[in-house]
Amino acid sequence: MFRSSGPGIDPSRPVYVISVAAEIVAVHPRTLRIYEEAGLICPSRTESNIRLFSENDLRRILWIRHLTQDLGVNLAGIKLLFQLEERLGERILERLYEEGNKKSERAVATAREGGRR
Amino acid sequence: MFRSSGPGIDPSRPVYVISVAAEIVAVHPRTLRIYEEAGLICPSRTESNIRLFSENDLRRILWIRHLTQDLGVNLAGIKLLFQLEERLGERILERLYEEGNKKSERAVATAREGGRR
DNA sequence: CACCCTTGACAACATGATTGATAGGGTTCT
DNA sequence: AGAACCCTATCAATCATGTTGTCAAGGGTG
Repeated sequence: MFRSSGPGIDPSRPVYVISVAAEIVAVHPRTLRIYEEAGLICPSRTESNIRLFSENDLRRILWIRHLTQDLGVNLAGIKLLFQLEERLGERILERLYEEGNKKSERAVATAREGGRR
Repeated sequence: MFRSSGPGIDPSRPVYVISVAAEIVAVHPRTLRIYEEAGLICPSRTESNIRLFSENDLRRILWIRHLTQDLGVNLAGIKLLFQLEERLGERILERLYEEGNKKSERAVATAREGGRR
């Protein structure tokens, strides 16, 4: 999954600074900070307190985006879904992921190459 | 559960017309119709097309109310939760029900007796 | 007939999501 | 050092949503 670009690529490795991450997922940096405040994402931080997003973080963001933009779900609702996901061992939202991820995967793939506007 | 009031009481039996149901759960009738339009509830209908709500319907409404008012979840988010509930056999939200139902049960019990304003 | 139900439309009001700008200060790179 | 980015925090504009409220036109029932 997530079309790993080659050997040595760790999807959990924090690499993208907020402006880059925001550009990739086509969202305002402000929005990403709001997601973090809401407890929906938790990007790594450098020693100097700078956010670094991983590929997994980007996937999570695109999943949030799918829920809010396409399905109209609230941030509070997403938080509840994520809590369910935690308590039930990640296997609840898989079917929904199947619906949402083809989209997300395509979005990440295209955004990573041609996303600079 | 739901403190059945005696023998011969079927919680799935449609008995309350919309004005009564709305009064019991302390919500505007308009809101109940909106919930139905959103696919969150599905009250029975008489032959002459009049909505009749059961005790189970009231519980569902109070559960919706808990999610929207206390947790701030969207109707779209609630719909998604209910879809999850269906696909996963009713045992997902049980823990959340435990949190919400003490409240709901108390609300129904008190509203059914002293709820007339 | 009076009263409650139906659908449908319109509006008011508050809240939330998103983007945007700004200010003051730190970090990174050339 | 200076430019460009990051941080937090705040204020505002915009748009959508949730809820309540009302009105209209019609049907069911005591």
